[in-house]
Amino acid sequence: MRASNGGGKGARIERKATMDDKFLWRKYGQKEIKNSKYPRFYYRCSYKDDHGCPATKQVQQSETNDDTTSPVYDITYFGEHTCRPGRDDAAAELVDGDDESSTREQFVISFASNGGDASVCWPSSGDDSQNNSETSQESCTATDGASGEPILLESTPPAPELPDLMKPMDGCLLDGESLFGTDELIYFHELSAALGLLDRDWGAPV
DNA sequence: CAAATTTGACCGGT
DNA sequence: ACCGGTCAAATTTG
Repeated sequence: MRASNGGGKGARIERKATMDDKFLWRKYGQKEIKNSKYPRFYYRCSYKDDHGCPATKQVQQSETNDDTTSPVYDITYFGEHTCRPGRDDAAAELVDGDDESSTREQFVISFASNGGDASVCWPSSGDDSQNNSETSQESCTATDGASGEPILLESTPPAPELPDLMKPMDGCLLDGESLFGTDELIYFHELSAALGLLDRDWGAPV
């Protein structure tokens, strides 16, 4: 439970074609996950050593669309950024228009096993992948009890029956079943045209 | 030279 | 006992 995530609640899961964000991260570990084809990377905010930014993130390549096509990474964000990302200072990283400015859709799913109320809503696009969680966090508050059951995420351990799922977003597999305990905020960023605009140097960095 | 990265080992939890 | 996560040290790159 207490993995020094910076809070323990607030796990944002994003599926993008690039693991690079507007923030600076320092890799502090890499481990192979059982049941996963690719290892998982552990990143921590570089400011943790300067300002105590509890923001952490895990990156793992999705085996759904592996090297065959454009590699997609599963990025799980933990904690919030207390440092000053700014829009001009740390923005020096994104000198190249990696992604964004596309038909990306943002889904926000709130879990609450306490009362059993799950709300799903997605704000309009136009925003970058900045830290705007707290803002939209209160934006969607549904207590009408759409479904008393938490959303089931696609499982893919023993899934030999998958001819071809070219769907942009079909299912995000989460090994950690008990990853979400109480209230959880899941931000789902989808990059539909990510495959089309992917022509950077991400083909073979090393 | 400094910083960031790498790999391994250790620890805690389930 | 196993798996997952983190820390530590060593190394590499800029």
